[in-house]
Order: sequence, then C-alpha cells, then structure tokens
Amino acid sequence: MRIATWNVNSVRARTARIVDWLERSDVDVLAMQEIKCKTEQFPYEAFEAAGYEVQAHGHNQWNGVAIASRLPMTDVVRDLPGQPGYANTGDPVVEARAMGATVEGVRLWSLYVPNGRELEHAHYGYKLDWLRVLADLTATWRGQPLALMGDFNIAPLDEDVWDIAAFDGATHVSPPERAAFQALLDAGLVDVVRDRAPGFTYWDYKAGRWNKGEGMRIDFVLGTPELADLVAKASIDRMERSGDAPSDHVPVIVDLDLDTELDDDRPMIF
DNA sequence: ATGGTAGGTAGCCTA
Repeated sequence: MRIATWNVNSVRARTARIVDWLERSDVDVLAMQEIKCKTEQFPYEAFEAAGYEVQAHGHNQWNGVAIASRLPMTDVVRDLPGQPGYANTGDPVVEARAMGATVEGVRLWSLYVPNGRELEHAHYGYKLDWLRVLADLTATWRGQPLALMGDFNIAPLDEDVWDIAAFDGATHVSPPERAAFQALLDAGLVDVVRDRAPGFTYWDYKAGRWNKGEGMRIDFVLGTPELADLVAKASIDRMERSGDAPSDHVPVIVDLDLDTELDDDRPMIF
C-alpha cells in the first residue's frame, strides 16, 4: 500500500493536478492539508472519477484536511480529541486541522499543525498547546500500526532549512517547537522518511525560494514501531514544486509492505 | 536589491 501526505494549498485551485498526480503515482491513500474549503465544497467528483473516496473536513477558506483513498476507509474521525481552539479575538474555535481514518488495518492521521506566525504571537502558544495535545494522544495510540502524516510546520534540524542564520528569531526552528516535535518521537514515533529520502518538502512562493533552492523540511510521516516495521520505501516528489501553478509543498510518499503479517486480533485504539 | 507570491475573497487575512 502506497500512502502519501501533501499540503495542497487549496484543493480547488489545483484539483486536476492533484488527481493526475494520484493516478500517475499509483498512490492508494493521500492525506491532504490546507484544502482551503468547506467540507461540502470539496471537489469530490474529480477524485471519485479516478476511483478515490474522499473524507474531507473544512470549516471555511482556511486550513482544512482530507483523506482520499482507493481502499476502504473506516472509523473516520474529525478533530483530535481535546484539540485546542484558536481565535484572534473572542472565543477560541476548534479549527479543521486533523482527521483520522483506518485503511487496511493501518491508522492514519492527516494533520495540519498551526503555523505559529511569530514567537510573540498568541498563535505560537496555540501551536505548542496543539502539539502537546497531539503528543499526549500519541502515547495512548501506541501498540498499533499508526502514522501521523502532515505539515508539522517545524524544521527539527538545522539542515532542514536552507540557511539557519536566516531563521534567527523565527518560528519553525525555535527550541520550544523542536522540543514539541521531539516529544512526539519520545512518545514512541519514528520519522520513517528521513533516512530514506533527503531534502526539503516546502519552498515559499515568495522571494523565488524554489528557483534558489531555498526550502524547508516541514512535512513528515511519523509512525509507531508497528508502522515502521511495514515501511519498504519512502520518497519526496520534489518535482511537484515545478510546473504550472504548484502548491508550495510537495508530496511525501511511503510504501508499506502489508504482506508483513498484522495481528488482526489486536483491537484498534482511537 | 533590505524585497518578493499565492489563494480565497471582496477588505484584507493567512502562509
């Protein structure tokens, strides 16, 4: 089974490009982030015509996640249990940043971690709170094949940005953010892509970052040991950053060898 | 060069 994650930066702005990529890449399950539309606005028909069922979760023009699969999805869950909310003013609102589904006995989450904006911004504290909840949940999800897939908006290592000196005082590389990412690993997850596929996953539209090769590695697939045991291969499709109207992120792909025997008697934990 | 671009939306917000 081939699974992938991709911050598509508006599913409606590049529907054909995404569906074409899915078919061409022989992907079974795609976790999308930043669909930038309401659940009911998702372009379901184009995906269904290509043989993919879609479960989407979007409240408005911001954020939004979805999972497209050509294998049956079960136990679809929207939002993290206990997911913190955010609002610039007024009461916090739980944003559409997480959804889970089970495919072929593998629990998958599509996650869009808050950006953080600036170190002094309330959004930054929100980001850290969000990651704390995710780490606490991760501890309860252990013992099953599970992958957290998405845009984590954190560059864990200095080499994950084009020039660490350019990030002095910036989000995505600050020690608290990196500690929050490490907490996910400490909770039992493994980055199943890093040792198999080097390179960046995101290049800002601004300042010609793509043309200058100035990217960031902020999209990840983090798996439990049970998931990691199934991984045969991983890759980053960096050429998806080129061409006509690309997303600023590219797909991250993981191949799972499901011939490896799974313990079907083990109960799934949500 | 002290900055850019892109999407959703209809005035700006977000990244």
